[in-house]
Amino acid sequence: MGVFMVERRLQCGDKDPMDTTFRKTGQHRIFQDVVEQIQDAILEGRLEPGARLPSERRLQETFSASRGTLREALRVLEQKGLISIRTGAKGGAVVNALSIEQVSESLDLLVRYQRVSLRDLAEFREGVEGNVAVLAVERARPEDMAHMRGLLEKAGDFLEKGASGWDDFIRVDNEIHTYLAQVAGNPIYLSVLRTIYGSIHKYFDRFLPRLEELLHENYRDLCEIVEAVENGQAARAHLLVQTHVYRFNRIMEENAQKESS
Amino acid sequence: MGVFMVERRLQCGDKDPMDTTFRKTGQHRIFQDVVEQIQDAILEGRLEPGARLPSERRLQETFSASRGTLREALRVLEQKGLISIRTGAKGGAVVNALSIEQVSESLDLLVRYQRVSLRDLAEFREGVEGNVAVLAVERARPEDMAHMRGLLEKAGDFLEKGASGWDDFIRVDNEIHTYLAQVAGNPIYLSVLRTIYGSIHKYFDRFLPRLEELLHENYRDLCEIVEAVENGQAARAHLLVQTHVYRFNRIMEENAQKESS
DNA sequence: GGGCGATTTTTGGTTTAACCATTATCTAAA
DNA sequence: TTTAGATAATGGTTAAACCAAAAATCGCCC
Repeated sequence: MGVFMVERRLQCGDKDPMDTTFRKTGQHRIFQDVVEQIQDAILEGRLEPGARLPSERRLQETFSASRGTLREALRVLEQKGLISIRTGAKGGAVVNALSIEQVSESLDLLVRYQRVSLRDLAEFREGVEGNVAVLAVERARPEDMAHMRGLLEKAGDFLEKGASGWDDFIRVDNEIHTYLAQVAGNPIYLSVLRTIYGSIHKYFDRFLPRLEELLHENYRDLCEIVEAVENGQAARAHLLVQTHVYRFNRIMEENAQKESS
Repeated sequence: MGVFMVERRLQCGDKDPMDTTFRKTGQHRIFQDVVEQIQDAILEGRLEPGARLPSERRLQETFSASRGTLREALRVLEQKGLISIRTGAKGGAVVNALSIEQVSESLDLLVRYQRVSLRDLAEFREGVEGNVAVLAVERARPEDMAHMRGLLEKAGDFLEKGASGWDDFIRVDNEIHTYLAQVAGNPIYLSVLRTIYGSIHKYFDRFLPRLEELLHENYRDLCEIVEAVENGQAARAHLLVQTHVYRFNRIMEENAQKESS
């Protein structure tokens, strides 16, 4: 494979005066060099998703590094979500198709570490979803509306099943929000929103009371939102989404307080 | 240290039927077990920020794992941002005060991986900065306003120096935007905005003509924005910021088109 | 006694070589 | 044709050694 052009970009002991990023320890670590080379190859598209990296013993030769050092590099790439590793013959490291997991994991770590509060996360979500709604109004095509009406109908069905349909309803609710972001047509919003959901979802289970009344309220909101999007009412959609998300957040916050007291 | 109660939670070959999360490879890896134990200790506060972990050779005994395996675990924890590692005597792994930076890094990776367009990035920035402005209006204290006026003054000084102050002016402009996010008081917005700047900055140099007129326009915008924040005009600040960012984006886009044609 | 340079000690970084565990593939028997 | 067992490829783990960096210590000289 001609993907890695240079075996070792820095020799042991070399200085790198061009390095503008502050490297905490200041020390040169070979496995970091390997990480950078492989990461660059992936990010620049020289290694596409699905591509299989050579075996550890092969890479060992390519980079003139020991297997242990190489494995440390692979661990980092795995943790970054860039590759997956399987054992066995024909196993090895495979380049991942973009995964949102890592971002949600670090967001999740932050919340658990109490560096950001559930309230921060909720507020951020409120803002992002509001923006998404405005863009969605601008860009919704008839077929998008048809699909959304379909989702709404599905939600309505689950609603009628009462408490037993709770999880299903929440799932469809989620789909509707995510679909709005898709309609908005900006992949960053879509990614960010998925990340938020990845982090916030477990709080739903913990802090949302499984009241039927809540689902009905929610359903009415969704209907109004879809309607506003269909009618091209950007400001109204914006307000409705924000209010909708805000109400959710309030309920969660109240229950979170109850639990902690 | 009595922090780690069990040396090895799962023996080689054991199944873990309680594990509800889907583990892609299904395989049990010792270093993952070590990661989990140390991570739990950190997240549950048994290991506080600043605490120093035992040396690798000591941990080796604690977990009955080889040094190589242990180092893979430390790599993962380091990548997660939970610990920092320093060489030398009294070096070793230290528990980090977790910061929002980790999220930025993975977000950045995501943006680069998806190869989002400048237009997507710009549009996202427009939305985010608009939201930030609204929050900043709500939460600005007198001392925040004083600081912003100081920055504005600095920008004015660089403006008078004409083309030679271009880079400095852009830097201060950047500071003002970032400070707004700080005033907004939500660390997620701050982190996201910093990430955006990290990604978008290279386009500034490439696509922004170094015209003095541009700086003057920019400066007038900033003055109006600060004024709106000071007067508590949320809607106005929102609009001003969006227009300001939008204008920037238009100029860059035009120059990007010119260059590609 | 107080500085200050050389030495020692501690700790992470790297290498090597070997063995185990898992999985795909091939092969030969039923 | 199917299937059970052998084989090979590949990641996971261990062990023992050495190097490099940084703090602590020692000892010399003033």
